[in-house]
Amino acid sequence: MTTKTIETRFPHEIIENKWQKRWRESSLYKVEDNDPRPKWYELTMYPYPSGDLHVGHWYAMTGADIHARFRNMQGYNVLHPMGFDAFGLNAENAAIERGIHPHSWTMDNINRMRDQLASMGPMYDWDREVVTCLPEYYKWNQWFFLQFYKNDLAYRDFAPVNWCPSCVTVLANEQVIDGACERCDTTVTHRDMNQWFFRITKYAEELLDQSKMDWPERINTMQTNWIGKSEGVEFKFDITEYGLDTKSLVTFTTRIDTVYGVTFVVLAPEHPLVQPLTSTNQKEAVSDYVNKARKSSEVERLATDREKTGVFLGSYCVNPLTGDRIPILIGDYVLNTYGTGIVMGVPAHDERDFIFAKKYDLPIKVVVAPPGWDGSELDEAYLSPGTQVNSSQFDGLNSTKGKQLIAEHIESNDLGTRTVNYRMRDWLISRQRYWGTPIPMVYCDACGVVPVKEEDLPVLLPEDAEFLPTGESPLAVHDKFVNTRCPDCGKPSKRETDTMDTFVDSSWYFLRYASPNYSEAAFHEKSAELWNPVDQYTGGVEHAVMHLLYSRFFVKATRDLGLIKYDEPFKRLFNQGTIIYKGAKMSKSRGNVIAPDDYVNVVGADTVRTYLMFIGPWEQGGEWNDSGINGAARWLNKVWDISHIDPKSFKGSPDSDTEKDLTRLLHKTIMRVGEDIEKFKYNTAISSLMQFTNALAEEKLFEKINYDQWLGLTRNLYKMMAPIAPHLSEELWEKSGMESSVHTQEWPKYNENLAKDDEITLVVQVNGKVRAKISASVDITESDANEIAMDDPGVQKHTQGLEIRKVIYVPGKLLNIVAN
RNA sequence: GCCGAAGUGGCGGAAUGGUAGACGCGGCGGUCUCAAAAACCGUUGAGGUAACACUCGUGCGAGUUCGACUCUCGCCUUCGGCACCA
Repeated sequence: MTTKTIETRFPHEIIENKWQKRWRESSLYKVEDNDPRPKWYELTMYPYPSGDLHVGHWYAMTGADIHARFRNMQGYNVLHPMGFDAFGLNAENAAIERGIHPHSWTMDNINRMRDQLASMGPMYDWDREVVTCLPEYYKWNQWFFLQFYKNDLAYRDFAPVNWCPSCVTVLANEQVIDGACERCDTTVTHRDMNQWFFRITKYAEELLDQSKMDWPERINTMQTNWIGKSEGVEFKFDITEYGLDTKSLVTFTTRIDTVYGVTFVVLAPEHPLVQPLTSTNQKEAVSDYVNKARKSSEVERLATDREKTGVFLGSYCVNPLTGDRIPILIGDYVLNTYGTGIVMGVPAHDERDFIFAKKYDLPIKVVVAPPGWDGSELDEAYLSPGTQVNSSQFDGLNSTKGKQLIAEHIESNDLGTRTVNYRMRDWLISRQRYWGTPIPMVYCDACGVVPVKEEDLPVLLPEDAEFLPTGESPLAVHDKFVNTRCPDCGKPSKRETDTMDTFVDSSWYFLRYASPNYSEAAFHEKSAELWNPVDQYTGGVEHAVMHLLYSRFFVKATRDLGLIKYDEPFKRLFNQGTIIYKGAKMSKSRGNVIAPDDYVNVVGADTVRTYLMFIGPWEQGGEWNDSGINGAARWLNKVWDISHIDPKSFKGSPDSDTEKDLTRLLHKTIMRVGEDIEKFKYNTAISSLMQFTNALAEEKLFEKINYDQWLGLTRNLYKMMAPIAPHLSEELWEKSGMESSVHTQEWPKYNENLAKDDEITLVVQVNGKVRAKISASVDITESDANEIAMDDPGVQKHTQGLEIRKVIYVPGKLLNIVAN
């Protein structure tokens, strides 16, 4: 803490301990499946047990807890669980650095974090906790894997992976930031390895359908971009003259309308046809180029501002539509992993091809004419639609129409097919790491690749592995683990030694919460059906295309296995913002972490919760400010103070105006706070509660109302505060003579008539400028308003000598006199 | 380069066509105190005035409207995301 923090006047530590104990003893937050109330599943993304919880976690967890508590008070049977995303590379690295076993490192962290989370006073039912590194959980990862394998959704393939030469390990895609290792910033290279994949691309089309969920637009956009659908044509160029097995070069294009303008064809340097198509005198140049391309890093290759280079192979293909002989080149701007790895070059109508053609002096042939084109050379590629020219029988057509007719022509002459391409790749789940779920497969010399039998699950992760990074999975050198018997023939065979990506764990944990201790299956069918799908999911935006996309895939695949009936895991999604400190996101390495414990000790959990939610709109995040927390502390202090006014001070005969005013404010507050919490606008909800408190704290208010009225007002205040400040509101609820928990109370209802003002301030404008504010009855008529306004000296001053053209009246609000 | 979000007092923010700056932080002045802290009261966009009045003011420039922080168009800046995907 850098600046002075004020103290609370209520014994927060005693109150927190007292109520956390009582809630635990009375099982207040126990969630039962069997409950007549409608269900509500409120989920927040579970944390990685990295060690210490910081206020960033509190920010995410408090906001979710408030919403869950609010739904509970609205009469829902709420499931708001918590667990730990416990597998992962950090544990392994910590183990290497400190000589602690990943298991004990992780479990110690979980124990500490569970206490820190509990100090927030959340409504978690800890009996439903999920810890993904335990065999009881990861057994079902293996089970899902086997189901996917059986249904052709899991397969093994030889594929390039990201490799960090410094960490001596494979990295997940998400751990590669701008081509460099997330941990050590070393440039990532590639290796080709046998890997396991989940066939997420099978669901590409369905994943594009976002109509069954209510998610933020930007997340939807990010997913759509990630999937990257593009419709086009695979078009074949003839290479029969070289007498190879392959008779044609298949290119993919979205601009088949430009096919008459092809002046060259470019292969990716890694393409298998490069070698057979290289002529003798180009061999050296080509192999030099290929070697150079192989060595350059991913970042270098993908940099858009990079000069486009290429080499002529010395061979040609034939465009079957024109009979033109077209030079074949290789260029590293062509990606082997997208489309067919071969691109047709149309310099007149593609920016990259234009630059490439200029550089290598290739012809530029216009086939889609810009409006008013005079046949002269183009200064740059023309990308928009236009009129087909130099396109044989399609000349004169609009290119949009041309695209369609040329595609049909190509298909009917067997020169190509219309296809759809996706940028999204299948999900590579193999990791050459120790701290993850073993992939339950066995390699048998006689039977080949054989799945472990379901009844033999889990394949346990051995505790005594040597997990120093060697580039191979640590399990590979663990003889007892590796050597097994073939599930089919019983002969000695070897286990798969890679482990699963930890995103597998988080792709179905929301199903596990429904029946976390069920040992017969991944989830109890009835419980899972009761609670899922998640009604409201909250979490950071950083998971937009990984976790959120994988989970959607998992649910669709599980549905197709016949295990669940719905299509989407998370009906609604809300992204909270990030708490920053000293201008940056909190992180251990930056040394700008705020530990909630320090503040909890001084001002209490409720104050920290309130402050965090008051900083600004939850979705925006904001900067932690030490002095800002004073505002939250002062508010709760004030609530505490007014709750301790001696009941004997209240007068028996109330003042009816005061009563009316307070009743009106109460109903307005109920309305605002409820609407705001519903929409996660916690900052304005707290603001309304502060205003209400300020009205109740007005000097000598007790002389104007009686004690019953006072209790009615304050008890409603406690109920509305309960989701935000659960301990203090509970304590004051009890002190006000109420039994049971404030958290099981019904959310107060407001009466619209009682919330209405009967006196308003009529704003009088002359030509749009405020010239008078007149207090008036809410139902003042236009003519009365007009009359009063015209009598006002301030208004008269500004209308003097002018002709009144028009008067605009907004009932109960405003009168604007237009004069000139 | 493309897409998206945002730009309001000293600061966090409120108000999505009708009183700009709610609520809070910080500051200033006061009460209490031996003194301080806390608390309480007052004040706090800029200019202007003895005080009012009045003028200006929501990134910049136009526009629509009786009236614009809010809608439209064009810029600028910041932050995110994507980025040779053929």
